[in-house]
Amino acid sequence: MRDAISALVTAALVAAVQADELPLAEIPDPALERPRDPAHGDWATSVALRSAKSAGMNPRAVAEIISARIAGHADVDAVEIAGPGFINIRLSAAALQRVLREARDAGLDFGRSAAGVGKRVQVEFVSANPVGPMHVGHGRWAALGDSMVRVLAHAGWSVEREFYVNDAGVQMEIFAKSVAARYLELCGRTVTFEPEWYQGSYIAEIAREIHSAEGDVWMDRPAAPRESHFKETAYVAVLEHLKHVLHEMGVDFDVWFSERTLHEPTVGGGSTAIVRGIDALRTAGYIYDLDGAVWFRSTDFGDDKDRVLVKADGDYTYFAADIAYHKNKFDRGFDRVINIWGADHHGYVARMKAAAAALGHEGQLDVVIGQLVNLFRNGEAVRMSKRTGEMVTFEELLDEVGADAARYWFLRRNTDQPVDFDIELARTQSADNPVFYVQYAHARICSILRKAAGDEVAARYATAAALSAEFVPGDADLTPLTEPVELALMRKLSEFPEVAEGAATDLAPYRLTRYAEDLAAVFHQFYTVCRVMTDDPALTTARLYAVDATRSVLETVLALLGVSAPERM
RNA sequence: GCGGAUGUAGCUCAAUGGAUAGAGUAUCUGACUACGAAUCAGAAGGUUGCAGGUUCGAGUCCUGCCAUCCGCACCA
Repeated sequence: MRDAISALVTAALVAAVQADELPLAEIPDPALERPRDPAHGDWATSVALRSAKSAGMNPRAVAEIISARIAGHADVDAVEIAGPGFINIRLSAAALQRVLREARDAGLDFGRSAAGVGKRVQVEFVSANPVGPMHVGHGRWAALGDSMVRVLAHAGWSVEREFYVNDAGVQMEIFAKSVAARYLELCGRTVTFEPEWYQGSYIAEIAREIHSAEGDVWMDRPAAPRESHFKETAYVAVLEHLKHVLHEMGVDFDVWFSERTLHEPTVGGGSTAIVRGIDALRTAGYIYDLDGAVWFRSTDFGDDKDRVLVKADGDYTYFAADIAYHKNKFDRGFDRVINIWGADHHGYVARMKAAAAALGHEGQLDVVIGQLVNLFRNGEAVRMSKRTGEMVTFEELLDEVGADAARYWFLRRNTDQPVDFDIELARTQSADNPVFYVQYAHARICSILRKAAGDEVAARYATAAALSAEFVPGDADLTPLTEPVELALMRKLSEFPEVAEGAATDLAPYRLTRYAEDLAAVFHQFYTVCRVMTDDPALTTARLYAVDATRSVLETVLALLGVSAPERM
């Protein structure tokens, strides 16, 4: 619909210039926008304001000329000139009815766009260290990343979800020592716990599992093989646990990428990915040696300071591995790579982008910084779990509020805003809880459809979508839909493609939550004012059509959010 | 000290450089004898942290302050 109206304005401009009414050297872009105030119509353009100077005319006079050529078109109900020279266009009922038909015909494909067609994007998110449970911030990034993938796929991108497993490095060694210490305690030994070792109760749980499965056999073995064995056993257990919790959330990754593979030589005694990564930067001319260390000149790409890749003692930094990892990503042929990181890593963004640029992929790496999550219960800040006395884990939160509420609340805020998550509020099933407000609208619609079809008919279909596909005729006459609330409903439905597209370009799924709440609100208003089942068969059919299109769009939005669309609640 | 984010109604948050800055919530007043009241209608609520600047137009862009949060390793 946007394209149609945009073309209309452009045609008016061209005609006015050709008729010598407007002295313009070139035709400006109409740049249609949605007026903030619905009273100003469906679409507005400031093209008269922008071209007044070059035309040497009063903006309102320019607007008069353009609007005179738009008025009277079948899609246009009214054209008004407002303020300093805005042109406000109100769509006709016929135009809105046409969009309604598009929405229902498209079903779950409504709002698909071609922005990413033919292009591959990888989204890497969560990537929690496999040495313990996920915290609630990881839950937010899981919801965000998964929804972002869905939104990008809707915009035509070919998308992969990836989890980077930090299974190398010192935190794994500390993890192994911590588990081994708890194991030795179970064997009756007294162990002095080093301050840097992990204290969490999950460490003892893992040790208990190993002890009950394997007994005391490791007690008198040398520390090195014992810790090595415990590292592998415990790490696999944690990783499986992470996968399990994420699956409960509805998030399943396509690729679990092991950091270790970056440190291992290729078959036949070749180099490691890390060495190849540094070599690539060296070839490009961004590597130098200083004070016994190997440096990456990241300041060439706007970083604050150059970064060390190989320390004076010969060890590689974490950043060196990350460069190898990102080189690997681009070598896999992705046109675009998106990382979702916690806010505590934002200082890392500049050097990572510098590395991507130095590898020849400037502008192909996006880093989304997710702010943290503050937990509340009835307005009181919550930090510690009652059960364990430690930080509340994501798994505990998920168990308590369920995947739908968790995802919805995590997605509701812009990523650069911290989320205040009230556990009790997320659990309540009332209007205070927006996820239930939206789901209720969907359930209410399904109830109407069942009622209209009759119980016997409804019982023959597994879903409301299947029922309405048979029961509500696709060629229904929509001209009876002319009430203000009906027009408002159709207007809101017509906005969906722009919202979906904007969410993809700006990597901002939170906009979909706002849209979902708006659409649910307009539907409830419609429901209050307009009875669906009336004595007039033509009106009833048209309204059922509108109701079913609303159901379909709600289902689509919720699917993009990764939240279920229940037919009964 | 340097860098980043944030600052909008009592509270939680919206607002591609556009018009009288919007929702929800809390407060107050109303609406079920037919499709789900888990709903709807109405009232009230603002110097967009402060001061300049850019322009037809600034919550939005620029500069300088103030406040809050987070980073600032040859850690991972």
